[in-house]
Amino acid sequence: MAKKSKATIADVARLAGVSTATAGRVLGRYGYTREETREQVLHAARKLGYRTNALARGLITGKTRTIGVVAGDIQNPFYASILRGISDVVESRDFGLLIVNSDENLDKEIRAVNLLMEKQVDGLIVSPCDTRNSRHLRDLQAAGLPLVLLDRSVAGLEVDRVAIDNIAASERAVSALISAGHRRIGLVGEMMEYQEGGLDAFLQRGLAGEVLSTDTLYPSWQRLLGYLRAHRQAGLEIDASLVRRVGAYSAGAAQAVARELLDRSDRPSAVFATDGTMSEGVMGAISAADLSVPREVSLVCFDDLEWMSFLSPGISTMAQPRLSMGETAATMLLERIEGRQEPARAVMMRADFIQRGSIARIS
Amino acid sequence: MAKKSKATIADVARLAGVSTATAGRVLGRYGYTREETREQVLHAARKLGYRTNALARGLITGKTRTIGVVAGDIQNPFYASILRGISDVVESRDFGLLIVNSDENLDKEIRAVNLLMEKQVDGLIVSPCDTRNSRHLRDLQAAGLPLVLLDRSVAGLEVDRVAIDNIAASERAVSALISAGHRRIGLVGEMMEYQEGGLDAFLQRGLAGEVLSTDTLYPSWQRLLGYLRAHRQAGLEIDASLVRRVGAYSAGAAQAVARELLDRSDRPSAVFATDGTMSEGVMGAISAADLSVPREVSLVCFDDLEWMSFLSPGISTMAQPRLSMGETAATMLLERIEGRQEPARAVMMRADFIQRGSIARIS
DNA sequence: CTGAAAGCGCTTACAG
DNA sequence: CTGAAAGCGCTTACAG
Repeated sequence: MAKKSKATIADVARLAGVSTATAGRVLGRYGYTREETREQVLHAARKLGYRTNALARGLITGKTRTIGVVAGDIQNPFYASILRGISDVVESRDFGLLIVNSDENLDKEIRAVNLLMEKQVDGLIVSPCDTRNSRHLRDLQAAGLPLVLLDRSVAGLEVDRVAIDNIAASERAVSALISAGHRRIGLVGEMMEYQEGGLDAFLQRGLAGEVLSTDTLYPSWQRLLGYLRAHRQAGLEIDASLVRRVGAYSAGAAQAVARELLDRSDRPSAVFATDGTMSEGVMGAISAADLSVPREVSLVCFDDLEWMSFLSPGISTMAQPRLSMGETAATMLLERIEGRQEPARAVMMRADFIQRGSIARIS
Repeated sequence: MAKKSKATIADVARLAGVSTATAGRVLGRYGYTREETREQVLHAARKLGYRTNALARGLITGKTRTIGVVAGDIQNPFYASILRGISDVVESRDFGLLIVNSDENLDKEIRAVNLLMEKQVDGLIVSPCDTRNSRHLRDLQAAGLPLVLLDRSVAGLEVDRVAIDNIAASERAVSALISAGHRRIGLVGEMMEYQEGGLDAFLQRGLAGEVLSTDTLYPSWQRLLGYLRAHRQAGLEIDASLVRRVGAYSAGAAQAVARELLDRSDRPSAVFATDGTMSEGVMGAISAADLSVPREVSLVCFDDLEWMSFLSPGISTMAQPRLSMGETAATMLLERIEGRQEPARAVMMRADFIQRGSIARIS
C-alpha cells in the first residue's frame, strides 16, 4: 500500500487503464462510472496510496472546504470554548479550520484576514477588535466571502452575527446585587475601545440616557450600560468612582485595578466583573487582600469559568453559552457558504444567571 | 482599489504591460526585476486589488506555509496554552495553522491526519492518543512530512518530540507530600490507555520495579510511576486502594472518583491529581464535600491553572511550561520544514513545582 | 532583466 | 458511461 512520493490521479488512471477524467470521477465522487471501472480505479488508488490533493481541487472548484477564524486569544477560555463549538460543527462537515489570534489588535486582525483570504478560505468568523475600522471586513463582503461576526458587531456592516444581549445580561447580574440590598457596587471592566471623552463622558451620557448606537459598542461598554440601567431601574444614584476601566484584556491589570477598589476605606460592598478575564483579576485581588466572599465583599462575575463552582461558596455569574455561540456561528457560516441568500441575521443568544453563594444579603 | 471578483497575475500583467512571468516575479518576490517594471506591476496590482492565490502557489511549489495540529481538545487549558505557543511562532513566520481535535480517539485522530495531509500541510504536530497504534503517523514519515510529537510518544516511532519528564515531575510533587509527613496519599489519574492486566497488574509490576519501556507510556501512567517511586524512595508501603483510575479525560468522572476517596472512613490525608482535568474534578469533590484544604485534606495538583492561585490557600502544583512546549514544538517543526537534517530529538522540558498553601504538615 | 511555454494535480464542459 | 482537451492561477526552467 502506501507508497512514498505522492501518487496523482494520472498515476492511478494509468494503472487502472482508464482516463484521468474517469479516475477523477470515482476518486472525487462526482459524475457516473460503471461499477466495474469504479472498482478498478479504487483498487489502483489503494495500491498506490493515492490521496486527494485538496490544493488542486480547490484551485479548480473555487472551494477549499476550509474556514478561517480570527479570535482574540485562543488561550482565553471564552475563545477556547467558542472555537470548540465552531470546530465541532466544522469537523462534522469535513471542513478544515484555520485559526489565528488577533490579540485584539487591529493590525494583527487585518493581517490575519489577509492570510486567510490568500489561503482561499470559503468563509470567515471574526471577533472584530474595532467596531469602527473595518475596511478589511468590507473587502471580504465585496469579494463575496461569507462572514460571521462573533461577540461584537461593526458599525454599518450588515452581516450575520451571533452575540448575547450584553446590556440585558449585565442589568440582570447587577440587579441581583441591588435586590440583595447592595448600594455601592464596584465595576471592573475592560472597556478597551476608545470612547469620545473617555469613561467620564461616557458615564455622563449614559446617566443622562443619551447613549445611542448601543449595538456597535464593545461588550464591556454595553455591560457598563447594563450596570447603569440596573441602578436607574432601582432608582439608585451611582458613585462614578466605583466604576473602573482596566483598558486591557489582562487579568493582572484587572487585579491591580480591583485592588485599588478593595483598598479604599469606603470599599464597595460588592464588585461586578464584566468578563472572564476581569473576573480572574478581581478574584485574585480579593484573595490577595484576604477578604472573605461574601462576608466582606460580594461578587458577581461574567462568564462561567471552572473555578467559579469550586470555590465555596461558589461565585454567582452570568454564563454565556460559549459552545453554542461557536456552533451557531459556524452553522450560519456554512449555510452562507452553501449559498443561502437572505438578509443578514443577528442571532442573540440567551445568557443565564447562575446563582451561587457569592452575594451577601444586606439589610 | 479593491475590485470585486479576484484579479489574477494575468490581469495584473496585462494592465502593467508585462508578461505574467514578470508580474509573478514581483508579486511573488522571487527573481529579479527592474525597479521601474516592479513599480508598474505593483501599481497595477494595487489598482486591481490583487491578492495572491496561495492554492496555486502551493500547487506549484509543493509548499503551503501551513502546518496542522491535532490536539486532544482545544478547549482544555492544557492544549489551549500549547496551541497558543504554537500559534505564536507560526504566526511570526507567516504560516497558517490548521487545528483539529482528536478527543483522544484514534479514529478521529486518523481522520484528522488524513484531512491535514489532503490539505497539503507542510508539517504536523500531534499529541497522539495511542502510543501503539500508529500506522497513520508512520505514513506521514514515509511521505516525508515532518512530524513533531507533543506530550506523548509512540513506540518505535523515531521522530522529534517535546514533553516533560513525567516520572520525575510526579515523584517530586508526591515527595512534597511525603516530606510533609503524609503517609496515605490518594491518587486520581486519567490513565485511559489500556495496560496489560489493568491497574492492579500495573501496580504490581511497578512496585516490583518491573515496568520497562516507560517512555512510551501515557503521561498519567508515568505520573503514577512517579508516585510509586516517591514512596519507594521514602521506604513507604502503598495502599493500592488509594490509587484511583478515572479512565477518561473528564472532570466530572474525576470528581465522582475523588468523592469515593474522600467519603471513605479511612480517608487519605492528601490527594494527588495527575493533570489539570483531574485537578478540577478533585477540587470539585473537595468543595462538594465541604472539606477544608489543607486542614482536612492536603492537595497537590498537576498543571498550573488560574484558579489554583485564587483559592486561599493556593494550591501547590507541578507546573508544565505549556506555552514553551508549544513554541518549542513549532520551532522544531519549522526547522524540519526548512530542511534541517539530523536525528530525531526528544526535548524534555522542565516542569516547576509551585509551592503554595495546600499541603498540611503532619507530625 | 524579461518573456513564451510548460506544468503542478485536479475538475469541467463537450463529444461520443 | 468514458475520454480528450482545456483550464484553475500560479512558478519554473529555458532562452534571449
